[in-house]
Amino acid sequence: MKKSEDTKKRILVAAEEEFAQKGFYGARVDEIAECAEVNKRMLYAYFGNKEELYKTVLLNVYNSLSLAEDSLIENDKNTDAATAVQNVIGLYFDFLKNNDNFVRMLMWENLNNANCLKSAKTQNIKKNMIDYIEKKICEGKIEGIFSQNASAQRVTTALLTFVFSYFSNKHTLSLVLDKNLASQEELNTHREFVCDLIINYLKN
Amino acid sequence: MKKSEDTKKRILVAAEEEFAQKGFYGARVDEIAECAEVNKRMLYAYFGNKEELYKTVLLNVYNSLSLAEDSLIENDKNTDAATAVQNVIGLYFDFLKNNDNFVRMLMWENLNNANCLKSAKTQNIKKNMIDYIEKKICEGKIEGIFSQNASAQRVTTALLTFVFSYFSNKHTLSLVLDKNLASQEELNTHREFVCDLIINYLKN
DNA sequence: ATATGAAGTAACTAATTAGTTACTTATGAA
DNA sequence: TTCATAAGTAACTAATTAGTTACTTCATAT
Repeated sequence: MKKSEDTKKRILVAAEEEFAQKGFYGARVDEIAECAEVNKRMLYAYFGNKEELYKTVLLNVYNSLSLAEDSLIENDKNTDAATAVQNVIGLYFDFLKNNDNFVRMLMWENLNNANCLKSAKTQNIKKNMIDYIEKKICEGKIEGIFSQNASAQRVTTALLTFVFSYFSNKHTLSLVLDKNLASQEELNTHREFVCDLIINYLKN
Repeated sequence: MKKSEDTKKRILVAAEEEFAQKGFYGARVDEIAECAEVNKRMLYAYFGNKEELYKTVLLNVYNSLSLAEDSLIENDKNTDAATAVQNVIGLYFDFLKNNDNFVRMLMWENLNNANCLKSAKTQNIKKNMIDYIEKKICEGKIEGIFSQNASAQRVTTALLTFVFSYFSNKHTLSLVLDKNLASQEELNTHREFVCDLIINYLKN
């Protein structure tokens, strides 16, 4: 690997950590440079300014989920509808559990009214997954295991919010419920619960 | 009202707006002072420093939900279990829809690992509502309309996350789903969907 | 070997920010 | 009226921050 590539990568790794932890306003360019063991000058040389660096990090993080989604879509082409839906839920649980930075970056972005995502023209970023869920629900209806009334859009919204919110709210919720939501046990319970709710809804 | 009380109130109103919009790091003390039409000196005289002001705002905002919860608990003492659960869902929908600052402050707090809430010893802040839901589910089981397997903790988590996440993720989700989740129509649909899911779960 | 452009360094600037200080004005009880 | 205290002001400080500049070192193709 060229040395400059290595430097860029170190900057991106450090920046992801810093931005995920502290957000755009809280993040310090000097801190990123120090963590990356890179001179601040290089950071500006490669990424222009703080905002461009932030956008790059956000898109990278977002893209890593897209890759996982596409891989599941490819693998589950011939899986039956009910299992496929459960696998999607499982994918999000696993991904969000292992990618705290993703959860946090998306929260910052929501607080920023999705401005960076908007300006990055990523409108179609989730299209593959949405189409896939729609297709699987359609298959389930034809097989006769899903209700004809089931709405793909409802299920997609539910999937995304029910799983994401568990992770994004784990700190305040753990406090309020006096339970550690990050524990494997609680996580498994919630996963099953969400699966049951959604499959129940689909089967009516 | 004493003039100082009026000044304090103006500071709190301006601070809530500023902190909700920009978070602790992004918020500017000078901006708060200007919006409140108050000299910065007074802000420090009354609230000590930026962090103390932030905590005060957070607790105020949090407390406004508690008041709404307590009022519903009082009113629905004798309401049947199923309606009572639906009313709780409705309460959260209405409250969050009308209190964007609450949603945002809680998101900032989650990103801050709930540190302010922790230090503020608000562990019992949701106890009334949790106990109430537990009681209503218990009543439902006795009446025979709810399944004996239904878990109050599951329902409470679901209530809090399913409704909150709709609002906290509305910006990125609207983009991804290419729908305006803030519209009254989408809101009603999601409310009904959440009600159905939860009541279905309770009735098994 | 060496010339050239890319990679890297350290010290700087200009702007912004939380928090302070020394001072003035209003209020209300004796 | 007067005097003590509470409320308010404007200008300041010290620290921090994003971004820049003028310079040096390194790698490599010829």
